[in-house]
Amino acid sequence: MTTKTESRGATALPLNSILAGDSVAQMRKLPDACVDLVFADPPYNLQLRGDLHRPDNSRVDAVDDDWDSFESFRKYDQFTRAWLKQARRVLKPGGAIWVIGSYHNVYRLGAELQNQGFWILNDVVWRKSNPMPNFRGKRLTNAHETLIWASKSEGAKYTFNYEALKALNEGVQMRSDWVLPICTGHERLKDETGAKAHPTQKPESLLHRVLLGTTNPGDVVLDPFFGTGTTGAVAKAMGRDFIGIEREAAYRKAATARIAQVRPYDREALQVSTSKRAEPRVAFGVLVERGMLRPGEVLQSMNGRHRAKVRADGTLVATEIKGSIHQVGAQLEGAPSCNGWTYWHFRRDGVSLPIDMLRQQIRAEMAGD
Amino acid sequence: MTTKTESRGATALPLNSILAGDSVAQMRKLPDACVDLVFADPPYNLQLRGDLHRPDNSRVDAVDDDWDSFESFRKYDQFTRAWLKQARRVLKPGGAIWVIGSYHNVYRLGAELQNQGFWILNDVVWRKSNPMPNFRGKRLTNAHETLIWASKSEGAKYTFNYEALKALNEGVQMRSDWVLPICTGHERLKDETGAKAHPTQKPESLLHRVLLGTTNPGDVVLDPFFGTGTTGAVAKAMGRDFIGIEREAAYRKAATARIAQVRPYDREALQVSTSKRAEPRVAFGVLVERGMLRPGEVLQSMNGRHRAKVRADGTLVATEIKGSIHQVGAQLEGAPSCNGWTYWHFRRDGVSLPIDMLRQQIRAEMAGD
DNA sequence: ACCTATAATGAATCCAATT
DNA sequence: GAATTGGATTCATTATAGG
Repeated sequence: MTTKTESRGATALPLNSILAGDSVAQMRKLPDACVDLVFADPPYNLQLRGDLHRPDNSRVDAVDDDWDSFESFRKYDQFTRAWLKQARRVLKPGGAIWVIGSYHNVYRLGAELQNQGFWILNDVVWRKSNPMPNFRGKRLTNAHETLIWASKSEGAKYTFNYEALKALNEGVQMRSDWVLPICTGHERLKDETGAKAHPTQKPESLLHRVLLGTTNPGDVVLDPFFGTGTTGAVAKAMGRDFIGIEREAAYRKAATARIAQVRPYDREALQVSTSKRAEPRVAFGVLVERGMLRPGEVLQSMNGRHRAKVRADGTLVATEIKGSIHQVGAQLEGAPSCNGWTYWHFRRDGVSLPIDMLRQQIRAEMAGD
Repeated sequence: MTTKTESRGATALPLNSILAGDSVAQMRKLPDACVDLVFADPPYNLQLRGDLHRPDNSRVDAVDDDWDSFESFRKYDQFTRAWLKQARRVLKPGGAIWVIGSYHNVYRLGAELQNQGFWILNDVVWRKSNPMPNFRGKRLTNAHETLIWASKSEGAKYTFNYEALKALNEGVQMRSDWVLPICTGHERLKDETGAKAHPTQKPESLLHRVLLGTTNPGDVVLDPFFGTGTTGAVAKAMGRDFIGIEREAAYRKAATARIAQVRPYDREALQVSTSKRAEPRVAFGVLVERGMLRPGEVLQSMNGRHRAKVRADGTLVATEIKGSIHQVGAQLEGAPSCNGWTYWHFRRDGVSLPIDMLRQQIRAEMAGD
């Protein structure tokens, strides 16, 4: 793993490295507004009592590590307040945070996020396709965990690769519930004895979706509870820089070895579908200017119910109604708004096509310049 | 709708009626420990501060112009604290609460539940099969809402019809993610103008699952934010009693008319699958007393690896080990526990059968009495 | 090599009645 | 009330062993 540093004013960022020590103390050393995304998987504060056995009498390997144990909700809240405060400070104004938790801790996390001025954009449910059952039949199978995605403050900018997630979701808008398997098999890191290296390793698929949807290549991702480095591994593969913080030497060692083996994807593979909004604006009139549509040519509505004539200035006219492609479409449909680019169709060689095709043609030419 | 009242000490409960007024004020009039379940769908539009009341029931003044989110959260928390405190007071020690919310308010709700000593049993994700898309493509489709199920305190008893929910889920343990459509079509109440009568009417399927899983027929269900009465309608159909509280006269009117039309299910239809735990206990010694097994008879373990002899007092002996059918089985297997009823087998006519068959025979005789 | 049976395991706030 | 005892309870997936 090559440790890249980057100058930000007087301070160099420890990019693509794992800082040893306490999350709050290490974040304090980072400058203000230096990271694009925080991904945090803090201790869940499970409050387990006795042993639990499966019906076949085998014992469940519980998360009973010291780092997960807190005296009280009050102590847990203090801890949460402290690390979230630093996380917010190091976040760029247009940055965002993801936190993950279960019902044991996520309500504390969410409330404190809001208290500090973070603005929740979505909560996301990770629906586990293969959760551990409830062996005693006393409750529902705890089959999900919750992620909260929040911007730094209300109204702040944030990165959202809408089209990329839509493409990942087979062309349908990505929803707030994600079905993903838990981390098992080859992906699950083992220690020398063959036991799991970390009790709560997250699946890479989860981080892949988070980073694809809410960061861009070259962004800096901070994970203050790095563990065995799932965030770092996926960030490296996806051409993002990471900063990890981890207290336990054993986890740091496992993470370092793991990340060293990651081969970044090709740059080409990292090109994602970009939102139409980010693409250069094209005036309808340009289509007329360029001769793609003739003044006087008649367009048909998508549903075939309405017709309008193109005018030389790039407006449409339909009987009494005149205006932009959007205005005329909206008025004819009695709708508050209308996307004229997909609403209006023209004919070529007997085929009806949306005028958006002509816009795409212009954009392709622009990109070729 | 017939209003049934029930005496509890000096106070009669206003069963199957809708109390007009503020939730906190109306709950104050109810006695301690009088309801089995609270189902609460509190308002979460943080901007509608007109809905918010201080613990002393005074109205919170709206500050429309310079709306400060932090201040608003504080007021929402006060409101939450006040109604949850009353809800907890009126709950029986073995009762439970369900609250439902979205990311706007559910983190406040969950944290306050924990602060007041409620003990979260599960959180449940209502995964909407037909959510409203995110039209502007700026976030993920908000395709779920969250319910929290909590007992009155840590270690408290609670009702959970495990087998009934498992049956509802085609024989596999019910999970914490429930896929249900939103409330539309015939089920959606309309006002005189044809507009929806309530902005956030919940589907009856959701309440059906909640009441089936966590109440019994005859239980009292309190809904302090009754709205158009989904809780009451499903409670009536399912043979549960309800108490509704609602401030808005229009909602009360719609709910009253709706519930009047509900026909309760047959008593037979309300019988749900029960677990073995509910069946009467049978001592192993009874099998010996009744001559179903002879003292001195040898039993074999399920796996054929161990043998033990029945003694006249209903204990087993295997070489050095003596004790109950469970104790001897556990010791021989080196297991923390063992169900002797399914572990030990006896032979009749050359066939090996579990001794549990003899227990079932006795239970059948008991039922026949 | 390929198929089948058995074993292992995962962020878990996992019992209730009787003595 | 603490300690004891009866006895009820699991799903999806991967890894390993056996044939």
